[in-house]
Amino acid sequence: MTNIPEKPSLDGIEARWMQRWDADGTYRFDRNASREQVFAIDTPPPTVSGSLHIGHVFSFTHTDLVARYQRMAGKHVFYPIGWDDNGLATERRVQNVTGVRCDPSLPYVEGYQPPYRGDVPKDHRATPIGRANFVELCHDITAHDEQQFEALFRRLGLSVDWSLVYTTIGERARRVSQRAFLRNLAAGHAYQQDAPTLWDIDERTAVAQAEMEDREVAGAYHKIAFHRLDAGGAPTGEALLIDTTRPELLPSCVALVAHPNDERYQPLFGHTVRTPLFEVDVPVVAHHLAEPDKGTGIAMICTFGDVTDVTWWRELDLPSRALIGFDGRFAAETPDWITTAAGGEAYQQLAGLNPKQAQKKVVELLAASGEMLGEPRPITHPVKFYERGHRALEIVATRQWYIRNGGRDEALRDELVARGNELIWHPPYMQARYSDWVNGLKGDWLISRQRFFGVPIPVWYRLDAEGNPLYDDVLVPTEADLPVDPSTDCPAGFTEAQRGQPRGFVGDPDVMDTWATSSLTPHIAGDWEAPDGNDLFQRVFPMDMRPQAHDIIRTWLFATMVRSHHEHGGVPWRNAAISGFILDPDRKKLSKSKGNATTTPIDLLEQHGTDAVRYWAANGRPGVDTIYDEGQMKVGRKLATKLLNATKFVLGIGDDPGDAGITEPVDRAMLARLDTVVADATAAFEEFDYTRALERTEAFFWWFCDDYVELVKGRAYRDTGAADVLSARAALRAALHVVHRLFAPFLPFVTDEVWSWWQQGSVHNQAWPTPAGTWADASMLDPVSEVLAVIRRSKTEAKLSQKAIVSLAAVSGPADVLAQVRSAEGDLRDVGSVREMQFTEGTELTTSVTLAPVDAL
RNA sequence: GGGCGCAUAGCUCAGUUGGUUAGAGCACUGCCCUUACAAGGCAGGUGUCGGGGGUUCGAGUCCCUCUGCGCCCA
Repeated sequence: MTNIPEKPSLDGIEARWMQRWDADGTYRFDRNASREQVFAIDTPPPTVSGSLHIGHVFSFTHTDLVARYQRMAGKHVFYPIGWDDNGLATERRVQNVTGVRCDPSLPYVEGYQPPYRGDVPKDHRATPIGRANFVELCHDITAHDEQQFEALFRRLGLSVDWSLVYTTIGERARRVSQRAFLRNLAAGHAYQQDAPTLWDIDERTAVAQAEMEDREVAGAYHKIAFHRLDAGGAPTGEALLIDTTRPELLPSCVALVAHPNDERYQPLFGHTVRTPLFEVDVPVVAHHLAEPDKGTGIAMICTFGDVTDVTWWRELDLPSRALIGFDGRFAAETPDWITTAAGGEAYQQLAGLNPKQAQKKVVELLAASGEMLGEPRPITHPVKFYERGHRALEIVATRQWYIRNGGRDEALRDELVARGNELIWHPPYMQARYSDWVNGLKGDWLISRQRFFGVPIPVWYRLDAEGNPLYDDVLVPTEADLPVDPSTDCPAGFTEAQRGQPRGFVGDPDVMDTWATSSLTPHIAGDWEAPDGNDLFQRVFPMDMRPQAHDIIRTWLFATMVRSHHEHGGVPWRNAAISGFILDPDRKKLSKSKGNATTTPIDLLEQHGTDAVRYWAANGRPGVDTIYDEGQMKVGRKLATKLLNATKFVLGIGDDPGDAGITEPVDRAMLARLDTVVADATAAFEEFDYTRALERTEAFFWWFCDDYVELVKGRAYRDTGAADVLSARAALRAALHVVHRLFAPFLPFVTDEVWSWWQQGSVHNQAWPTPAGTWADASMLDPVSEVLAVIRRSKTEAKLSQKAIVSLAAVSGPADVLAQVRSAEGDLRDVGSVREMQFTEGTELTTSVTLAPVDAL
């Protein structure tokens, strides 16, 4: 024993050990390790524009538990971390904090300073700045946020190798993302297409299916009269009534649709009707997606009111009459399909309006013309929103880039579903989330975004003699030139002077979807196709573990599977470890917006101590939502304190017995029990069931303190130098040596603290314990504990101190059990202050205790 | 509307391929300042295993059904 504090304490141990681990490189990855020796973790990069919450503490602890186990079990753990800083979330934060907005038409201003750094006044109108300045500000703000994140994760004790930090906008991320895109393009996995696209009119960007969500919103059915026509195309004077929630799309109407089996409308199929107000003749068609019991059973198809319109438009081969532009407003010019004077006049009243204004206007006009029946009937219905958006998505026809994901190709879809079988899912049922999502895809993955702070799509287009882009003539950089910015870099064979000129070129103005970058985290972290030729990637890919929450299986996990499938023809990892959510005591998901997540992570760690918080987190099994429970943190705190005190006690009994033989049956039985704990904990960890590993270890440890230590402390204290004394001392230390290591993944701070009192190096670099296998049988411990419990109970019931003298303890039981109890007789007499023990054979174990008179001391 | 999960002590949860009398911690109560720890120790009570039905010698566990809750997707 070396330097045991007089009064051990948990205060301040985080700061001490954080610093020590950093200085000693305790968690440094060995780049020379071969693939078989490596355990590689593809850690989720948190969005730095958000804030860290208790859910991060929870799930990142889970990953760290596995990382620490694997490291002790002999693996070289590749445990990098990244910051997800690109994308719209960051742009918004920067806009909010600095009071600027990006206007790509403005030039770069050297040394630009934004009007504000926080505290932007409410009435401030955003200052337009150029793209390069805007991107610069984004970098600036995120760099600051990233420091805060790192500080918290260090405080949480994550055994991350902090020299491996990456960002999703950094040079490497841009290079890797662009390289992967170019390879997708060359292989035909990426393509561009002019097609109806989900469009957020506020952010003016396209949105992918995975980023879309349904929200129940208020709307209203409007009953509108279309005009029936006779064979000659003249109005018959009869009305055909339809119900619609979007009357403003009437000028974009291309057909009416009813179910093919709907007898009411069968006679109309193939005939033509005339739209009200705009007087456009449209066909009546049949499609099975029309719902006979919805409204009047016949609906108008517009380009494009919702995704069903897109399906109808595509499958029924209808014309495109889209009018809502990128700005979310109706086109200024009267479209050519509106040919009558009255129709044109009606349309001009909509020109330039947004959908809400247009709806009001159309309703007015319909009411005035008598072509709307009755009042609008309010309903609530699900409407598609961008998950970060505030207004319903429109569907706009635009040219966008896509990556094939099986949404339009059954064979690819089946391959991707099958890839799910190559992953080991923890827990297994989470695979269903993946399969269901892949099977439900409606289209390919739209990856281009009309935004600024992201990885540029690395292509240019040749311009024709009139200066129009030839989108089929894509100019690509060589991989060696990556990363490129097509808005400032030139394609090979051109000069900057030719930008935007006839027969010159133009850069693609778009950036990639943030998932198009973060789907490559194994490649970014592993330095895929490193320019300096290093082979790190070969040593870490495919990775061993992808930890993440279940809500992003459809995005992050799936997108990464897609990229790996295209690029490598395999899965990116072996295990997917899915963590649950944190719920408040009312079982509501903990979130800031609900106001039930008031405690910040750093408060928690300071209040309870990191080890205590980790203890709580470790009680959340993979995939299982867990109640936020400070009570559990208090239990964890108690455990850490107990470990300090028990260690101090054991190491303080006499001198280190060295290699003394562990000869006493009860000592050997204790170590046999510990062997089974080691075996169970190891098996549990191998299955990512850290909770079970903790439970087993913890149960042993409390038993060890309460019963075993109490049993043998009298013997261990004796200063005779006899074999039985040395046996106890050696067994106590042997157990401690194992227990410290078993707890190390869970309580990294206190375990390194106690380890340092008597051992060299960090406990976190020690070998995970293995069962010795030589201690025979633990079965004697149960009867011994039972006899001890009876002795204690009799004193408690007599309201006496545990020091009270027992004049006689009479034990009865089967011969073999009696023999087991007898083998610990001396220890039982010590701990129970038992003057005399008697043993008689009987059918089952019973103990009767006679207490000595209180004054018999 | 579809999929997945959950329901066991007042609370949070274990309970393995069906097998004695269903467990732990917290909380609560009582006792004990005992040569590590009073932020401690010792001991104690607590159950229609959500309801109903079925399979079985035997069901918390398997099947069906209903109810409630949560998440994901339409």
